Amino acid sequence: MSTKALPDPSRRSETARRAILTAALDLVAEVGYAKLSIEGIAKAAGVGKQTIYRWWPSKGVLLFDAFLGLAGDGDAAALSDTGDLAADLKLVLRATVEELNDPRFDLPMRALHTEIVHDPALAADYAKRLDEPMRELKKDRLRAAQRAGQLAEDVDLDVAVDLLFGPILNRWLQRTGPLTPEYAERVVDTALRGLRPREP
Amino acid sequence: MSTKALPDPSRRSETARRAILTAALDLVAEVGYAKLSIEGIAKAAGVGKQTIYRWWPSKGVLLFDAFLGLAGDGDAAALSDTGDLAADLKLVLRATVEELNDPRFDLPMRALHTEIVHDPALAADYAKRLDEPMRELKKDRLRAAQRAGQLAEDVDLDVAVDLLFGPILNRWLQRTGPLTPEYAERVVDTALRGLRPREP
Amino acid sequence: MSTKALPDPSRRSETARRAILTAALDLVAEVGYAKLSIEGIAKAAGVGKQTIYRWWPSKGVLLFDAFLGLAGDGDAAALSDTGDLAADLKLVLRATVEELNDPRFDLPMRALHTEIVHDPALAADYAKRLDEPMRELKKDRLRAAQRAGQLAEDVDLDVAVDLLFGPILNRWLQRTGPLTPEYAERVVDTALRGLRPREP
Amino acid sequence: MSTKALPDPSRRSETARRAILTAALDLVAEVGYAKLSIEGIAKAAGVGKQTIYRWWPSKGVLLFDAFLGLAGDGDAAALSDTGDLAADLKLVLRATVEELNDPRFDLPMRALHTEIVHDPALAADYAKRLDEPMRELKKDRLRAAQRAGQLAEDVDLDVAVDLLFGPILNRWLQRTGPLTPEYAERVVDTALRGLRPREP
DNA sequence: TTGTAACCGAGACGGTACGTCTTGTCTTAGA
DNA sequence: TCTAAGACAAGACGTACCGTCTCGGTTACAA
Repeated sequence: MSTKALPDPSRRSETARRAILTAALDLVAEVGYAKLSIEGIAKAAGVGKQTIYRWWPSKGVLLFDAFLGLAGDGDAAALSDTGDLAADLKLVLRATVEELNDPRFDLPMRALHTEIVHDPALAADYAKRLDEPMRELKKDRLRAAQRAGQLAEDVDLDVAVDLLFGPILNRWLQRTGPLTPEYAERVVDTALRGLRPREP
Repeated sequence: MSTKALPDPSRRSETARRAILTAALDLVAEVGYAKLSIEGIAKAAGVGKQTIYRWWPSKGVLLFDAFLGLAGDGDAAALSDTGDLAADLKLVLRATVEELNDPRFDLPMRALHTEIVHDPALAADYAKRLDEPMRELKKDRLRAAQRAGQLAEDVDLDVAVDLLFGPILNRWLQRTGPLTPEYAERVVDTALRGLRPREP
Repeated sequence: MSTKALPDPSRRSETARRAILTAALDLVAEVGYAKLSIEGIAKAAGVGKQTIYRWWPSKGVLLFDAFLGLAGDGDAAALSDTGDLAADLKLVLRATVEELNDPRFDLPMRALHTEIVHDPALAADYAKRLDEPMRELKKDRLRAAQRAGQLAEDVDLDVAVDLLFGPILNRWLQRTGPLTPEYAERVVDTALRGLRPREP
Repeated sequence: MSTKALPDPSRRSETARRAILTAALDLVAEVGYAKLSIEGIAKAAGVGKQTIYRWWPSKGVLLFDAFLGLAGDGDAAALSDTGDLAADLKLVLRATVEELNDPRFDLPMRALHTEIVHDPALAADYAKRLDEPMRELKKDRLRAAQRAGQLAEDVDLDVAVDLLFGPILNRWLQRTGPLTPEYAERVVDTALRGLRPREP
């Protein structure tokens, strides 16, 4: 009973789609999120504005799609498992820190997170399509550690993942301190050992 | 050598200042951050636009000031110290969760965090005027716990604070899961105990 | 030397042609000329836009064709000749006035005249296919009057026609005054008698 | 009780006003009425679009104002009265013909007439502010002719003016024939003498 | 007591971008 | 092959705000 005529995806121009996503990423990295405009993306992509409005409901969703294309390339890999949990976690957290410090990722990811903060629907989409798959990979590694006796049996794996990655993401987004590999290692060590003193 | 004539703070209209801050908070809660405009704030406050531009360099800083007034009322208190570290931490984390779930705080705080994500200068200001004072209070409580033998001596207190509050803030900002008091308690328990199994 | 492949008229769909012309007239009467769009005509006629662009070079020409179909139905008749020139002229001018006051003709004719004002090619087409045939009919009646001694021998018949019809058309287009049958009669009387006083 | 806040004319920028009117006339002469855009006028005038929308309700009214400025310069003069009505009328009609053939006037006047044809409110404004004052001047000359016995006492002066100027305006707008000084003279002669034969 | 210098409200200004609409061209499916 | 349908690049539409500027009106300190 919808009165809005939806566009026919089978007629969609793949050329235009790609040009738009590429232009969006280029522009957000170049001028920053605040100055990113649909008008600018259309011009940079050599595309009519309507072609953007036809296929994306908002700048946030467009950016998300663009970001998916960026991240989707080499992300499917499982976390490395050398048998040494601490080392493996430090490896992945250091890699995360490096990625977040790379301007190529930093600006578009900040833009995406901004949109997520204000758009619950986008947040849900993000959680389902990006966060959850990667969270599963992390939990897989933690499960293996549990089997190997390197992780407590009764730990809530979601809380564990949050404990390891939350501090890094937070420090990145809010710049409450320098985001260094050393910080990442300290987080891993502290999270694994816990805050309480060792029993004597 | 400045050519810009700075305004004279002694002549500032306190009425206008308050009207602007109040209008800013009201509006951001009403129409959301994306649709918040200086023009709208000026109109709602019954104030000329120039009066806003004269005293605040950006929408973010204005919002930050407004937020300071909101938060500053009852925040100076130290964290409670009953001698039971876990209980005290759960108390403060549950209170934080409640605050973040209160729409009165949720929307303006999201707005502020958005600005922080994109404006390093504002982030520094935020870190200095809001984050650090509160972080010191938290570290005070942790230091007391160290003295009482409830916290390992060699724990980096900043990392400890991040481990406890990072997951909550993250889940709030990115909505990667429900933000409940139970989650807060699980974070405290897990952080205190650590992820590794107990030694036999 | 045209590089543009012309469509083959023998394959033209008569149904589509008629639907387009009808829709054009309906729409111009309904929404006015300014808001008349090719898009709208195509939609109203149940026709693809390309079908319009294939057969008509511009909105003006399309409108002209549509108008030709409207006017062509009952227009071939000669002007009545009762022997009384003044009465016959008043009859035809009153009929013209009535037609111009009929909304069914008023709006599309205004639209057509607008296009003519700005498009010399269309004006030439109009002059040749509509104005001249009708002007000939009028001049025929005037020639008969000359033979009957009711019109001066040396009057330029084109000027005579302009003198009779120009004021009516003008008042219609520019709305410089009410367009009534009485006005038409006064024009006829004045034109016939002339502005100069009668010789004593 | 109007809810629309009207702009304050006392604060209006005369510079901007003049730049807009000049740009409008320049552009309409350059690209024609159909391709005349508010956007283009704003750009050519070095003015924000809102400055145009603030002060003019439509393109037609803007054009009319621009045209008023053009025509208003040297138009207040009465028609010459040498005592020879025919000669005086031929003079003014030849001048009119020349003006209409001057591209400097032709294009903007066509644009204005187009708008008048479709906008009754604008037509009324035009009639009152341009047509009527000039019509009065013409009627003044005709009244003088009546007093001098060169014009019939019982002629309707409005009809007389229409008889003289209607054919010229018509031929100009619709290009039904060449608009020459000779044609103007023939119109004057025919209108004065009338179409009927002289009594013997 | 009166300048006079600043803030105040208001809002016009030159601009940018919005999201929608129309144009004329090009592409695809189906009869 | 021609049709309808409609996606496409282009760009004007009228609106909302941007940040700057100027206008009078009103304090409040200084002469």
